[in-house]
Amino acid sequence: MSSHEPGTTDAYVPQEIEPRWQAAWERDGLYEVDLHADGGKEPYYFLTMFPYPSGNLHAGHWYAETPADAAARYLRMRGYEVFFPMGYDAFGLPAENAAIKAAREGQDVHPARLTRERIATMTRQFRQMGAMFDWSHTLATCEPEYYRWNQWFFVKMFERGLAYRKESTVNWDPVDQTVLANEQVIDGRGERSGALVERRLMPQWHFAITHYADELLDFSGLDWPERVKTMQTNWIGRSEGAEVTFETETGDAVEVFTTRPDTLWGATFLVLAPEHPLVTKVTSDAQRDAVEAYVAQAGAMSEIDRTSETREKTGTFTGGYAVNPVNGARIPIWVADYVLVTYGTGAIMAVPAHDERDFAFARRYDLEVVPVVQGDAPLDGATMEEAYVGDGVMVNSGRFDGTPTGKGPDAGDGIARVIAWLEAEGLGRGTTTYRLRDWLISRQRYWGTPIPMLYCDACGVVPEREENLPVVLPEDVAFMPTGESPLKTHEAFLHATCPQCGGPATRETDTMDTFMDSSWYWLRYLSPDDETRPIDPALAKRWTPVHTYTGGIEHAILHLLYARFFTKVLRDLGWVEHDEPFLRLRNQGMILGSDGEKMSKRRGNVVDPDELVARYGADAVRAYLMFIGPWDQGGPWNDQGIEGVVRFLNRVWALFTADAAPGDASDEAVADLRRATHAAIQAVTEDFDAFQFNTAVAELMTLQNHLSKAKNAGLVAHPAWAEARSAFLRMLAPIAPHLAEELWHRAGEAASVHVATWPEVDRSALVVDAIDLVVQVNGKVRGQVTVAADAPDADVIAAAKAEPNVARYLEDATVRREIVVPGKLVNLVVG
RNA sequence: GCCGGGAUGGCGGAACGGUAGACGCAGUAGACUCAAAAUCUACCGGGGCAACCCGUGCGGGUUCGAAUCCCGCUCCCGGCACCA
Repeated sequence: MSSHEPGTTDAYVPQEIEPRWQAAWERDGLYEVDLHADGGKEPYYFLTMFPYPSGNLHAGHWYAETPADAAARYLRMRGYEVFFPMGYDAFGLPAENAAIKAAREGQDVHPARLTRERIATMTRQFRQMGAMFDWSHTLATCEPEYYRWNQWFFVKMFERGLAYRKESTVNWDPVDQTVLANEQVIDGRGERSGALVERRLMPQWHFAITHYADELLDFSGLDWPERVKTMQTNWIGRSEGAEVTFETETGDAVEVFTTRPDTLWGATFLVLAPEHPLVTKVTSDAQRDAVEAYVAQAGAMSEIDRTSETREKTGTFTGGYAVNPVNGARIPIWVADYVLVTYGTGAIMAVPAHDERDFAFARRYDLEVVPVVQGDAPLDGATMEEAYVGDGVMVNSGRFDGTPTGKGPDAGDGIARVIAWLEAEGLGRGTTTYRLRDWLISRQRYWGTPIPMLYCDACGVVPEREENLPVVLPEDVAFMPTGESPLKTHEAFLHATCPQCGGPATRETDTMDTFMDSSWYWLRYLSPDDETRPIDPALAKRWTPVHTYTGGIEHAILHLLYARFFTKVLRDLGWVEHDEPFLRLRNQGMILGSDGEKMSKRRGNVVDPDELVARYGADAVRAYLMFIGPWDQGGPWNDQGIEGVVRFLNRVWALFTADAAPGDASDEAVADLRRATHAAIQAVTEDFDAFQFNTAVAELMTLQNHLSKAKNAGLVAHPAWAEARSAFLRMLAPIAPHLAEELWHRAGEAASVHVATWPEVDRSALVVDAIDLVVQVNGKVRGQVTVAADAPDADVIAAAKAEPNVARYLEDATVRREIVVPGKLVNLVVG
């Protein structure tokens, strides 16, 4: 204790160092980038996902932001002009829910006030990170200066048909009192509330993301984790096949979608989704009661009941029949809820012999099974026990008998041949279907961007005029304890003038999904105060696409897919020239409580970064979060783990501040020092390039150990010591920016370490005269020899054989092979 | 069910096909101290006196040599899931 008293001795006191340097950096505008100026450096946009202003920064924010900051700092030292902004995704339910809760309790909390307070708090906390955020370019999406451009884009999209209103069955979250996009429904429950989602038919605004489905499947040129690309690809769910028209006996055409047109001859019944428009028409009088009951029952079920209830398939015969167009067979029409109205055409041809679901259904209801694809052995429709879904040769298929099935020329291309024939005969056509649905953008909530549309009795649905934007979200609202949007009863907001005819009109009270806000915010960071346009095209051209984007994997589908879609829309509207928003994507994992569980107040395993910073300093928290393990894996917090990092920082401090007696520096000792220094530079550089922060910190620890020995050996007066110190501090700078800065200045440097250049590897320092080689006999290590680095193989082998322990194994044996791996080992194969 | 990712000491984790366990935590012993903390030094996968043997989820294979490549499994995590 006594030896650590501040003031009496010179100890490492982060609580003193960190605020001092934070103030100095801010005073000097060290991290502010002049986006217009061409300083001769290559622009580099490094972006990390902006947070929702929840009130306080938690450990997860630190885990997301500080390694990203280190990577951004590294790139800056590598000579790029790095723009690293931060802002707030400030619309959203939690603030509004807090207001509703307060209203129930008779208190007055407004989401706007609450959000602005929270932003102020979090900005203060962000500054304690010592990150190089450029606070001269920030934004909060809840401000009219930002969301007016959401509205502006909405109108542009409306004009192009990319935003449209349609009545559709939607996911209604009864707790949050709003509809949700498909992407926000997890296992039938609302992503936020966890409430069972209900299905409702409502008129809703949509964005036509499906127009871009194929383009969104193309990730070429993107350095993104395979995992994210796969998830998006699965989500879009492209599926190639054919639409075939069946005619019913009532004279109606039923379109079905199939990926297996080569099995058309085996279609023994049709199945319509309960919501299919033709259900009523094809149903016979005899079956009407049963069908109506079934449809009603299916309609009453929630999505989760309908999909996960059982594996058992249910359905009802409609009494109607259709004709199989390829062979004239009369086949029954059924209605069953395993067919989804939202996918394909909402109707299928059932080929029980070659589809597992159809097979199960056919067996349950005793429907005909006709095999039309033969694999290794003939199939018997009456006795087969499971569907044959593999490839084979078409049988029972008229002119196509003998055609190999499957896709691609190698497989015989049966599918393509059947499609060509269907098209020629006018029976169907090749087509592609997607799982992806259009983006449902309407939310029945207050705290979001008002959708800038009006309803006029005379003109219908009309967009607000550009000059009237923004449609300001009124702040003088009363929150309902029910959660109903206060916009619905706000007279001044509701009653407006029709932009077209000047007559009375009613405003749309729905607001936009907050994912709209995050679909273009990085472009607004470039010119957040521009009142004339959403994006500055010159700045966008210079700085975007974003070079590196970091954030949580939980946004793999939602935010990242919407952002890609919106970028393509912006391109088509002429605002950007590129197709993709983010060139390189890296995801961090989740930081867990020390019990390995997700941090939560309920579990009591939350670590509070403010407390940690107060106790250990921001640098220690940063370094520990980087050291804990691979960034993309995340992992549990460990209270003892951070102590190890604190010890490391203390040793670094002592290494460069405590005096040491200079002594004789042998050539060998100097060479060792330089080798350790440059080996570390090489390793740390590679680690930063690969986002491997944990091994970068470990390398610095190793170098610190080396330097500590060199110092004790009296090398401090040698130039190699100054070289090592300089390199060490520059490599420490991205990780522990305050400590590095302090020691850098104490070492006599005038400028900030954060504008220093990254150290270069001197390859000559890595060269060694003598190397230790491992000697193996039959692949097992039996000894070590030291040889000259440039020794020819013959000498190396001779030395290996001479090693006493190796020689023992060679006595009664013949050496059959001699393998020399330069610089690594010798393996003698005997037998 | 399908598609990803993973499994390495007591713990977090390292390891271009080339000495498995870097770095750190915990632990053991020692130095300093009246003592403790802090700090420093050494040891630290298992077995064995030793030579050596065993060891990267399991079973095979390729290779002079496999944590790493291939085949077949088990378990864990994530995504999708009656998608025709």
